Amino acid sequence: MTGTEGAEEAPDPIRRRPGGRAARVRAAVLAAAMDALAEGGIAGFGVADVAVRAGVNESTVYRRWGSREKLLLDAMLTGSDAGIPVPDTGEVRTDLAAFARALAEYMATPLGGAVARAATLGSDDPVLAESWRTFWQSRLDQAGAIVRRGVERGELPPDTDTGLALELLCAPLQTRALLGHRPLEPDLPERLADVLLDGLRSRDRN
Amino acid sequence: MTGTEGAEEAPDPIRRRPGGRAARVRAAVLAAAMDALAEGGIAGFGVADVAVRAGVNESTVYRRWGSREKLLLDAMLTGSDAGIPVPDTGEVRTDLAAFARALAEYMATPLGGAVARAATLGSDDPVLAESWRTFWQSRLDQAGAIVRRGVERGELPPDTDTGLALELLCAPLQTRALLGHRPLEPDLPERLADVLLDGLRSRDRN
DNA sequence: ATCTTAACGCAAGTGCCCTTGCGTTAAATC
DNA sequence: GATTTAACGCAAGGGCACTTGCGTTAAGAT
Repeated sequence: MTGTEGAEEAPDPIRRRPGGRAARVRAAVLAAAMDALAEGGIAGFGVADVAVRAGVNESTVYRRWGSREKLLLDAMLTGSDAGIPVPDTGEVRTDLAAFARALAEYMATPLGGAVARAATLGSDDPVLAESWRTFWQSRLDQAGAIVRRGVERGELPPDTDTGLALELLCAPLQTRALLGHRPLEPDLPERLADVLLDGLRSRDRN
Repeated sequence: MTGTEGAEEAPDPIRRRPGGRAARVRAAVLAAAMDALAEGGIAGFGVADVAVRAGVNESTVYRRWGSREKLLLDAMLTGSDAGIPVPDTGEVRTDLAAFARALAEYMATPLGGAVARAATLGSDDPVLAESWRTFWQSRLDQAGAIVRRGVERGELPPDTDTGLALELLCAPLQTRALLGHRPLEPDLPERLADVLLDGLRSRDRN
């Protein structure tokens, strides 16, 4: 139902036009989307508004992206690549605490909150969910360097689960931002790093 | 702008009618909302649909609850009070693992996922956010018995932060369900309990 | 320079969330 | 039983996400 006159599904079914106006429109819309997110977060994020900001018709946005959620995803993938800096202080504890602190500050911004909220919305559609999975995996791999360096230095056992460790560190910060759980105390990042490394039972410090 | 002829803001400004039809309508709508959530989760949750299920006009729902999110909140507060059973096995580790397992299973159901998603939506409005805060606090207090019993038995230090401990246990499960992060492995609850108690460094078991 | 057509602008329309005015029902009071 | 009025049903409408058909623009190939 896709091919019309033979085997033409592998390389390029139809002639695309990646240069000129198309690229200009795409860049303008994504930039406008990031601006709108940075201003009002996800609450006031509307396709019509983004289209006006980009100087583009609303139908164009829907034809290229398909839905509000897909536009959100693409904007995140394109404009939020910088992400959170991964510290390298030479010690696992300080690295984890610094990363957690940076994450907490980022989640407090309209843009940071929008990332998490957009991801929750995208978990309905299986295709979007898969894209978000790779998005999170990419970020997890970056921050995973903290744990991997800790293992190399002998600070952590060799069989340490990198993903699980970072999940335990980041998940509380994300849920607080998402659910409005409770305010993010300034010392929370350090306390999370402490419990993560030593567990609840050994409370020698503090 | 609320009072019309004096000081009548403290006890009861106007004569309410808690009996009869009003209570019947309220119960019918909330029950219909829970049914709709259990079937399709938050995705297909519509006010018009709930109104039809309850045999009530749509405008009635909006006059009593105000918005889709407020209706969601009230339905959760009323119908999801049962919550997750808090185990009492006599040991902290097994209690934490069992509770985490029950939470993971609940979050996998349409209703469980709807609770978390409804809470993320409600974090925009300050009034709703406060209601959700008390909702989570109530659940946290219930589960906090696990940690408190552990402290009493001497399994945990006296200065253990109950809230932080449960947050570290539950947050990863919630983010996985909310963000579609990655599938919930069956052994995840136990591993979370292990790391939470002993930390990443002491990996004697496993 | 000319042709082909992907991509865009315009306009009309659907569905859902939400609001509002008006008449009606029925709960609470007398 | 008669009266008052809170709460409901009905109907019309605005706003936003999303779709679609049609004519126009301009990128890429000849």
